Amino acid sequence: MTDARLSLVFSALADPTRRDIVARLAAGDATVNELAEPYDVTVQAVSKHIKVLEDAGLVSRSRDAQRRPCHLEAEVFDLMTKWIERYRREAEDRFRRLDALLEQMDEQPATDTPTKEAS
Amino acid sequence: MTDARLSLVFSALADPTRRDIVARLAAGDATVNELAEPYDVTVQAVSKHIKVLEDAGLVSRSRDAQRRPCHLEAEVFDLMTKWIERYRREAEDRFRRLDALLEQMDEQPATDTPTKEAS
DNA sequence: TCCATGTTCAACCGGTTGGTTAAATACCCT
DNA sequence: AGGGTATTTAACCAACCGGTTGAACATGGA
Repeated sequence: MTDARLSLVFSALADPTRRDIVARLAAGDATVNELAEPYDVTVQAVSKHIKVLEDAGLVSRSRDAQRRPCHLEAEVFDLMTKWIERYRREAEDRFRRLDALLEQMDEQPATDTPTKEAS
Repeated sequence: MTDARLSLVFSALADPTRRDIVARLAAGDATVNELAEPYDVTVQAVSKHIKVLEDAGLVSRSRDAQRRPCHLEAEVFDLMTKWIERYRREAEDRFRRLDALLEQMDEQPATDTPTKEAS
């Protein structure tokens, strides 16, 4: 269930323009036009980008007359961080174990221990 | 310079199969065939996925006879974590400031402070 | 040397994506 | 009601993506 969400989030952030939009929203809410101003693409293109961010749950929007101010939803970052940290930790643990193994092999070398045994 | 790299990493992880491959590599190195086994796509498709992960710097490969064992490069996660944490922190700080502002407004209300002044 | 195994390359296909322009919608103001 | 501003929708296009099949390449073993 979270998996599809994670795909949306990662693919939303895969685009540099969208990452820049997120970066700017981190400094404060902004409207579509304000967000579009620095880029040399049409405002429609930026509107699409924002929709992608919104669908990923990274951005929410309210209404202020004609304007639709965009707001960064920071909680989503937790989802990513959790995913990342989990596998980083696993990989690091594995690295530590390998390190320990190498040390051990250094002490009592070449007992011809079978290392792999695939089903 | 890091920006293009970040795009590669995020878009690599936007695919659920590739995320699963990363998850499995976190538990230990594996060959292309081993990695391909659980999925119902061809080994060529998995080979492509691995290439994407490799281009993003998430995976490195050595050689063992015909086999090309894949190894998870955990350092790349730091790049992501740094990017994510930075903006999450900014957004949280902003949230805290807003909170403080609201409290302050509660104490001495309606001084008609101009809030916005663009350009 | 020949063959089996593991992996990649090439060409192709349908769906998605990021962009465009043009038109529609939503809201405020007079 | 009518006009101006902000934004979205629709239709289209070229490029990219994830998948396929079929052929090629790389390596170790009989």
